[in-house]
Amino acid sequence: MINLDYKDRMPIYEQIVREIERFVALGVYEENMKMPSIRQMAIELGINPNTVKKAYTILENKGVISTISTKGTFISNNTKSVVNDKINNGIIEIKQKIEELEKLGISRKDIIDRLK
Amino acid sequence: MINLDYKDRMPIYEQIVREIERFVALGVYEENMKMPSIRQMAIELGINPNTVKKAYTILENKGVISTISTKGTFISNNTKSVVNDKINNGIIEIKQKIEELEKLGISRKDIIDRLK
Amino acid sequence: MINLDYKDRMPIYEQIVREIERFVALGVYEENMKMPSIRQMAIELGINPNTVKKAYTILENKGVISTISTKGTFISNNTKSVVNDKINNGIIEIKQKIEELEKLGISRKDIIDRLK
Amino acid sequence: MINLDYKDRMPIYEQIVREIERFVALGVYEENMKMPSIRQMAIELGINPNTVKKAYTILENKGVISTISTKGTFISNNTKSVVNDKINNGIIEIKQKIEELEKLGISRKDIIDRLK
DNA sequence: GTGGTCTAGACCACC
DNA sequence: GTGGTCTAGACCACG
Repeated sequence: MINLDYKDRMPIYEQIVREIERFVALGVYEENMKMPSIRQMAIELGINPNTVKKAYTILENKGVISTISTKGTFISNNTKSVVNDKINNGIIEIKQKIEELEKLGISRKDIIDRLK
Repeated sequence: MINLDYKDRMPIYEQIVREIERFVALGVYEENMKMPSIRQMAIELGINPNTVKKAYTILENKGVISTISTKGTFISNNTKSVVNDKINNGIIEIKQKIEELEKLGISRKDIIDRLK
Repeated sequence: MINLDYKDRMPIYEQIVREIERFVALGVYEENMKMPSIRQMAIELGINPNTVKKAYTILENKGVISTISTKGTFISNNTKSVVNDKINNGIIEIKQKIEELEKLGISRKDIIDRLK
Repeated sequence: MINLDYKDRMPIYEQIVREIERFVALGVYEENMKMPSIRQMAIELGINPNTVKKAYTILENKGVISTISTKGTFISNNTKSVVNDKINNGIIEIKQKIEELEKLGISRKDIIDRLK
């Protein structure tokens, strides 16, 4: 399910973080769902368990997942705010892109027209 | 003129490439203009000549500049197509971003409204 | 395996590029094969790792090899088209040579007779 | 008349040597013909007189031209052997090219067929 | 002075 | 251990 791009400058662990965040935002991973174990996901992705471990640690710090020792790892409950954050960040990124293009001599109106 | 950010994940040489491409697109660097020499730019930016050389090599491969040994480095004549390419690529990237956001449950129309 | 000629006007890194392209064309290096690491090849050839790196970068730009950071460098899958390209280019170069010789007053037929 | 390629790895002075040799071989420059002065050719080609000087020195060593002080520079009389040398060298170069292509898995017969 | 090449060696993130 | 980046500095040919 998770797709890795080894040519990307983004490290593998960060790609995993982003993918899982995306799945959570999309509702593919639902609240309180049990995540695959570190070993299991490492095998599925064909990578080193340390890499998965690093991704899980970051996700836990972000509050996206929470680990209950001896029980496993689960998706947290605060999903809705995660979605809104992602949308807002996405809008901001697009606005930055538009500003870059405006510097190249194309008007904001022309850009938006070409997006419809 | 060129601003470097050492904390950025983007390597120095690529930052230089982007900046020069931007200057060409903006018309700051005009066609056939002589570029600063490798050593000169290295001194101005406070970096190693090899790093500038790497940026220049990439720009030459891209057709943005043209290097004549013992003469110097010059902006190529293809500038206009370069600008158009950058604009088109920018539009495509924005469209991809929009598609990602749509998957999060916000409509294209709502996204575009928030861009104006 | 790779032979370097320091007296040649062709730089070391380009000699490496040509040799590897030749090995790929000859099938000595098969598709998806792992290449020697940058450091390893540098030691074998008695040269600096940066020089090997430069050769590898050029080969990657040409699509001959594919580099995956922290994993290694591998021969790409496009080998057959690479071989055909090399043959076609070689034929074209020879035709140009023949045209040059024709201008010196020798007929195409005579030239070809002397090639058999 | 003489065409210079600043991107070529071959130095300018050597390009001049080759061009003049070619013109001699082709009969464009006839025996005993007076060559343009160093200054004059330097101006025509838009290059440094030292570069022309270097080319003339090499040509004189090769016996292609001869300088008579206070008179000027003239094409030598041994042109025919020059032509034959160039043809023979050309044939040898083509044979080497063919051998390279044979290593790529195409037969000599197939190569020659594609030259006709 | 210019670009072209190469060396030696360092530090980094990732795995 | 692997590739990625960068520095410092050297030597060269050319013009």
